[in-house]
Amino acid sequence: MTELKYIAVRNFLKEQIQQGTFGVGDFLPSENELCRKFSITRTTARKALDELLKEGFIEKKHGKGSCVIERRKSLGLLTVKGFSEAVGKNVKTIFIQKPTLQKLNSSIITALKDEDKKSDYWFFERLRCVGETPVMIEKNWFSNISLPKFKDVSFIDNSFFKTLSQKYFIEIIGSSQELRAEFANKEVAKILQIEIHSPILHISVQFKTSVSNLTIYSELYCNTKKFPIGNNYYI
Amino acid sequence: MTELKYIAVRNFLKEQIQQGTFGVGDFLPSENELCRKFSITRTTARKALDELLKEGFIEKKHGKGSCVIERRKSLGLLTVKGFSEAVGKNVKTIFIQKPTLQKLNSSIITALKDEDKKSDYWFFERLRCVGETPVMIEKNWFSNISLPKFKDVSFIDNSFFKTLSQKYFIEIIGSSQELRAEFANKEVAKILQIEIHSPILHISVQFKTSVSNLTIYSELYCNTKKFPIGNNYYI
DNA sequence: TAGTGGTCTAGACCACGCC
DNA sequence: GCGTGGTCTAGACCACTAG
Repeated sequence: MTELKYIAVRNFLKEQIQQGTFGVGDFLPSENELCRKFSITRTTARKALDELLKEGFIEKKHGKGSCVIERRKSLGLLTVKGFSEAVGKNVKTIFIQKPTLQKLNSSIITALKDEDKKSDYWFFERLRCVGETPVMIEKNWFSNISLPKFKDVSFIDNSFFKTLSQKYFIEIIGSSQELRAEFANKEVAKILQIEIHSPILHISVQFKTSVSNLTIYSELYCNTKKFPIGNNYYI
Repeated sequence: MTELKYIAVRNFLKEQIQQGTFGVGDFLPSENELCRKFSITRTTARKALDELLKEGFIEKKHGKGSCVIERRKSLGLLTVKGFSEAVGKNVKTIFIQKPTLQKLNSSIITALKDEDKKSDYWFFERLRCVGETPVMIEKNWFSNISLPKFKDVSFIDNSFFKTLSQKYFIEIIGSSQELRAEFANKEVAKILQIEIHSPILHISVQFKTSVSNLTIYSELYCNTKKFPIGNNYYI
């Protein structure tokens, strides 16, 4: 099977953009130029450009051309992907508590499912920093289902979810969240290096996974002063 | 100026869907049927259907047809449909400022698009209460595109977005948000009936719409103490 | 005025789903 | 086999931007 024409043109242009041949603000070749260059009709050229439009690489300007724009990020922190992909590359992750099996301290997790109250729990806690600035404390719990050697695995790209996916073939298929603005308590303030009673964003998340009896609970405490939590969503 | 053909077909189908003539799971008329019915070519029929696809009303099934689907309601953090459906039925909405045309106070909206800096703006501000408790201040801006009689329309079910959809055929197709935990300032504290310097959740939202030059900007100030902001997401 | 993108026509062939 | 949507051609006219 040979590649569709509009896909080929789209990929060609996308590569050029990603390699910097066309930078932000530059105009791509016009539809008619693409027609000549690739021996296609305008319908096909337009379809290729429409793909780039839909994917957020360009915007079209009537009478001028197709302009490369700053690409929006995909699903942000608050949807499914986790922290590593959300904030960018300059992220440091420090384990405050490496993964251990614990008896559950049920006062911490408020919305615990009944069937999850019985067993032991994996727990780990991390501090996320942007540059040298601590921005988020992340506490995670999940029940003791079979994750062979979980204690000893190192996280792929510091991402728990990526590790679940690639090592255990477990996918996140949904989440539900509650968000609160709160005063930082003593412990949180100390770790985030902010004053006690500073406003912090507290996010409680339940992640639903492709394994039916595995729910992951996370409690996040964010200092949003320098780094607000972001989120993008497109249908 | 007469209406574009694909817009006319799109609106016709959208009305049928909103009125329930085509319910979830039903198939719309095929592309060839639309061609005959409206005396158009398949390109135009497809463009109309592609609009409905982009706006989340249908999905296309190769070899079968265009199927009406449950329109995705949750756009990232908050629901697209606005507050009314988000918190439940016991919601009261009070206009602090009815829709008016204003010169823009650009200090309020941080991430304003360049082309949006020129014109006048529609602005309105509302207070959302659960029972008798004020929980959210909602400020909205959008550029002065043609929304006939907007000043005088009453919102359908108190929902700005539902009104946009059903009266003007404008759909929300995406959003990008920033969340911050902040201290309540004097004005916000007074309206929300909380103490000054209480922690509040400040959400800045840009809504992308199906009208290319219409972006809606919202600034939300939430007292999350009794009513945390919630969100569900499923793939 | 020349070039650009936006809309639209009238065809064609193909791959998929279903009977 | 037939109808469906997916891709593609070869044109046309229009509205917008700019020199």
